[in-house]
Amino acid sequence: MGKEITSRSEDYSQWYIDLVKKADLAENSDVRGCMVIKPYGYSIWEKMVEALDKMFKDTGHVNAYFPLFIPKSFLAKEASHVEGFAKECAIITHYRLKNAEDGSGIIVDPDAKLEEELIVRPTSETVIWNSYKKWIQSYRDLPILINQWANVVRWEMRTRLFLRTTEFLWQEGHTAHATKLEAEKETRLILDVYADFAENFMAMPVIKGMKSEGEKFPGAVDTYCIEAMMQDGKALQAGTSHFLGQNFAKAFDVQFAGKDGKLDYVWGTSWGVSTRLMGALIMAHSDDDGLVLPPKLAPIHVVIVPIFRTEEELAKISEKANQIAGALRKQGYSVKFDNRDTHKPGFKFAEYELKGVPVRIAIGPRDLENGTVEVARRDTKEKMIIKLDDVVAQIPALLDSIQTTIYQKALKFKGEATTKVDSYDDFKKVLDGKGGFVLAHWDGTSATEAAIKEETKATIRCIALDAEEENGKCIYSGKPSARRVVFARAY
RNA sequence: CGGGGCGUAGCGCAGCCCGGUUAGCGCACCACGUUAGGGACGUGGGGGUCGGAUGUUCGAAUCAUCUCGCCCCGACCA
Repeated sequence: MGKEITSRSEDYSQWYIDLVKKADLAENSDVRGCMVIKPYGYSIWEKMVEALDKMFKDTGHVNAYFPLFIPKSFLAKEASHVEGFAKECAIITHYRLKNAEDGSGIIVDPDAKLEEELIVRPTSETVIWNSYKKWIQSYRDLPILINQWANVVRWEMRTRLFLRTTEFLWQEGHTAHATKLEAEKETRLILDVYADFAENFMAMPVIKGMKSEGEKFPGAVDTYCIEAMMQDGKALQAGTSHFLGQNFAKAFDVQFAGKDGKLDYVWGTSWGVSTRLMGALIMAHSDDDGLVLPPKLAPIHVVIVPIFRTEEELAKISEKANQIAGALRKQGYSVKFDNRDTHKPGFKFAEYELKGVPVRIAIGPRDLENGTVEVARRDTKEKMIIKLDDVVAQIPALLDSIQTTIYQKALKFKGEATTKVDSYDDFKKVLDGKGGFVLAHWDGTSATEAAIKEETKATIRCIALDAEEENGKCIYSGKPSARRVVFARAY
């Protein structure tokens, strides 16, 4: 067969790419750095979108849509923003093609040059704040709490399926507020939403924290993030929430009249998560048999595999299978009855394990005789014989248990992959050994951060919000530090 | 843009150094039969301008020159 995936220990990157392809999630496009998300992969993304969208709406946000194209002049208005994105923009310079006069094919019509180039959005702060300027006059117009689901383009040098692609899907929230405090609360509220989603839907524990000066979003005052730990000991930034201060309001001249009649600049936030979460989900839980999906994000909760030789047997099994499927669907579960006669049961078992379906029910002649079914859970590979009449009643608790077990396993792993160190030697030793999060003292300077990055490839993932006050010495410079920060090598 | 590598069937590859019938293998695909509680087996079959161009030669997947494309490492990566 060609379905075996590389063992995880050999080369994690290769294993990850193999798995993405074998589980039918996505593939490289012929377009440079771009990705085709296949139906199964997209169905998982849809589950994420559905859950996140509800969480945003439950916290007072609404969806809208802004243009794909950003005039070059917009992007230039916020100095650090343009500096941060300038090197990775796709730029539209012309709007027409024509036949080459020498008959060599289609060429760009030089007469169709745009007066002002358009940038394919790498993020939408500028185009959105340009609208907000028109929408906001008074404190009565605030707050504005908008989210958009969109695609963006960042022309990165190197790409990797889901983790970093030239074009990717995401949501970006952009809010405007009358007070600094309110904007700061919004930033933190969204951070909590992201952490909640990561932990309760993705079953992936995260560290909530703040980015250092060197790692923050271009144009932000503060960048908060959630950082997750992958099974190879590398960290992955899974979501960011930015407090923009009045930077974009000033850049786009967005002022409002307060209750006292005085003009002030609006306070802003922006925040986003992307299809990179798919990569996180895969690398957080999968094993050598394939994906392990938490039930809350699984497109198929339960697959029923019949074991039969003859049409008659299949007919009898189908009757039972359809009863089970019908009853479960009535409760809102997604059930697939795979009655294909073109593949053998063993093939199907392996296929659904590869795809991470949480629960498999097998029904064969033996079960018909005994009035039982075989139930197998994907996370632990445990198999149980359950009475046919009880199975429907037991599935909800089983799915809950799988969700919890996957989370607990990841939490345990994150704990084991987190190490406190007090010397630079130990720091390097841990990074080169098991990797993971390394908690160490840092003097707070960008120079030290850059030097450590240069020497070890480890970056400050964040300053954890729950970091305890603890006097210590910077592992690099020996200067005093008030708390440990989270270092790791990262994707 | 530096360093390395690769373009041969849908996918993964061998063949190339040392030129020689009809270009091969695994997987996948199609047909038939036997199978079916953990990725079946047998037999038969279909599928290729060997990335492209030019050259050398009686003869090029193989040698030379040019060219196009892709991958990996580095630089880059809110």
